[in-house]
Amino acid sequence: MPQPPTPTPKAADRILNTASELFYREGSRAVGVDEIVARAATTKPSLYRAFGSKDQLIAAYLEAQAVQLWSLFEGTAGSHPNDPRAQILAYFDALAERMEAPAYRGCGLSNAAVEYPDPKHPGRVVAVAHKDQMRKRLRALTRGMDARKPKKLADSLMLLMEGAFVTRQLFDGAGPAGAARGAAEALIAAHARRATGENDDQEG
Amino acid sequence: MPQPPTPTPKAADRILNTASELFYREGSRAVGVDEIVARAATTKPSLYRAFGSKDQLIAAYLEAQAVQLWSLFEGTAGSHPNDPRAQILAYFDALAERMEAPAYRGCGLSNAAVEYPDPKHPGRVVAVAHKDQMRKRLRALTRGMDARKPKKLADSLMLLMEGAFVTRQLFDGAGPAGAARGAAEALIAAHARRATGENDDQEG
DNA sequence: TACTTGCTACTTACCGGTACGGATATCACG
DNA sequence: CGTGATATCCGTACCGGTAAGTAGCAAGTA
Repeated sequence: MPQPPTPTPKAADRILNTASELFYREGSRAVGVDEIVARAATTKPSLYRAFGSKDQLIAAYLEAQAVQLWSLFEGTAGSHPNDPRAQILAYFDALAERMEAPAYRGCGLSNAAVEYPDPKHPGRVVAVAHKDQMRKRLRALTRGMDARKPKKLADSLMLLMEGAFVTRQLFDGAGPAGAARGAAEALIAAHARRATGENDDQEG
Repeated sequence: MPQPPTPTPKAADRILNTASELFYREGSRAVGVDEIVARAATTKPSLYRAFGSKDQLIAAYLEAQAVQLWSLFEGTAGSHPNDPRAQILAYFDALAERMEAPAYRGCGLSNAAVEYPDPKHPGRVVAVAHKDQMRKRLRALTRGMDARKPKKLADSLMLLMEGAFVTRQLFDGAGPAGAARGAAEALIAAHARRATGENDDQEG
């Protein structure tokens, strides 16, 4: 098994894996590079050679989180071709399943955005880019349904998702996050059959 | 709030005010005690005499945030006596108004919970206590309406709130948070007139 | 005097980041 | 085939800066 473009040594992978676990569990701000390299059974120079800085390591971790989340989304969507409503609900189900894990601590990207308000922070850049992409994706899906206000519906669904991410770390057990899927269904239904009395969507 | 046990001098107030502003803006983990006392024009011993530790100062800041948020809630509710639906929507409106502030960075309590996953952290204790209270309060309100599944409705509304808190720091402008009030209306309507086909509420 | 409130100066520990030196693998070439 | 130069990783030891927290003293007040 050759690796022509990227040699991908071993230490760098161990660092990223270890850092990802620690960052997600304790928050990237709370873990130091010393702990990372210690648990990865390596040393700091390896970390800085491979990632340049701690901030860039955080960005790499978040990038991995994004592709992982994205493949989950596309995977669930693939099970329901040409059925945007089912695709969205399947994603809610997939998220709900993930949230059952005892160590679940929300969305690493949202958490990072909370941890780093500075718009120039590499980690935040990755996080907002992904959230923006997700918003667009949801809009595309709601446009594919018979929703009267697709943008508003997409944003509402996004609120439910993010709300579930946060509340899942605030309450023991499922908490309010358990209501996400049902609320999503209700909102989709409300937008599909008859809106609450407003006119069509046209706002940005 | 009298202060027989704690005299509450001047420096302590300056410290709490300065710390609150910095904690909210940059995240409590990002600001050090040195910066706080410097901006408050005082020194560290005053901070530690008044609050004991940085963590307890964080807790004090969050406690203040909680009472502030709570008075906002009760204030808006007072404008619509005996009308739970209007009370809830008025609170959504009040939150939306707050979110227009350019420096708005979500709910300090939710943010703190994200920053400190350790359940024993004083700040987190305050945060989860407040969120739990809020959940109960919402349930009381939805029970006062003709909602078919008051608990689910309350949890759904909480998801919208928390989602708005987070997304407001993820997107420029209003972002998805702008859809919160409309979604709340739709959910209340869905629960009031006819549910989506499910039976009554009875789950915890 | 007794007490509260503030300040100067310090300690300990850890933070992110780096200079430098050692090991191994690859490859050109005699 | 053997030898040496080069490039690639990786580790030891260390840096300056800053984190939270404290000892001890000066000054105002009753």
